[in-house]
Amino acid sequence: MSVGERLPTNSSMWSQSSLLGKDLNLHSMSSIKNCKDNMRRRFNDEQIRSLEHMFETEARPELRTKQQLAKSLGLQPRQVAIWFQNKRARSKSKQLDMEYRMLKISYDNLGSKYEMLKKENESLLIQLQRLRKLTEKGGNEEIQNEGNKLDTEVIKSEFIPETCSPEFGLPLCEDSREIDYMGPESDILNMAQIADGLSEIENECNFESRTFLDDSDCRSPLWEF
DNA sequence: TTGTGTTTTATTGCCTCC
DNA sequence: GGAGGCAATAAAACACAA
Repeated sequence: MSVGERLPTNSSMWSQSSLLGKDLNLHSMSSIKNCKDNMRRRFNDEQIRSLEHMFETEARPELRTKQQLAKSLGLQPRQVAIWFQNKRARSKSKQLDMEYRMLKISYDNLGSKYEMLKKENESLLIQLQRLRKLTEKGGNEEIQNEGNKLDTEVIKSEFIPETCSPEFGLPLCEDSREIDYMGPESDILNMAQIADGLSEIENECNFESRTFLDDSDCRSPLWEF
């Protein structure tokens, strides 16, 4: 039997149990203890459908509405009030669960984005070092050749346009293609600026991600989810 | 059939609002 | 001070694997 399928509720049980809560005051518990153990029945599909439908339009219905609904479903007003209370609790916990999932997905995405940027930064730094060495040795022709070679390497590498974002202080890749070409030396300058920027970002990211992970510490119940 | 985990209904205690 | 909301919890009903 699936969750949706319920055994039919014996409604006469409830009509017999009219002593259960004459009003909606959930705390007036006279005579409840005497019969609570043999009175509990799950609501039938029709009752659940109506309650769900009402909940969709109004999660906190007024007293009169609950009373009318109870009458039409053959339930005690108190049962309807309790059902709405429990439903709100379930709904809230579902909502929290969903929010957690969304946050986790976006955190994971951010993590992989950071790893990509980190790798890209490393490769750019290596290239920068090579170029610096070459400029120390001098030789415009050599720089020119190396510059062309590096252009090709950068294109070949795992450089993904979306990873270059202004939010990280980087020019968008398409824009960078439009920058006036100032010769190999300006290329080196640009790359140096980019690399320096990325190093700063890396330092910040290392710090932030560390503190984030430290806070969560992987022992939080949320992480065991 | 039975043990175990999950869902649903109900209770209790505390809090806030009027 | 009463009414009603919420969080925590109990307990019945149910699902399901072994």
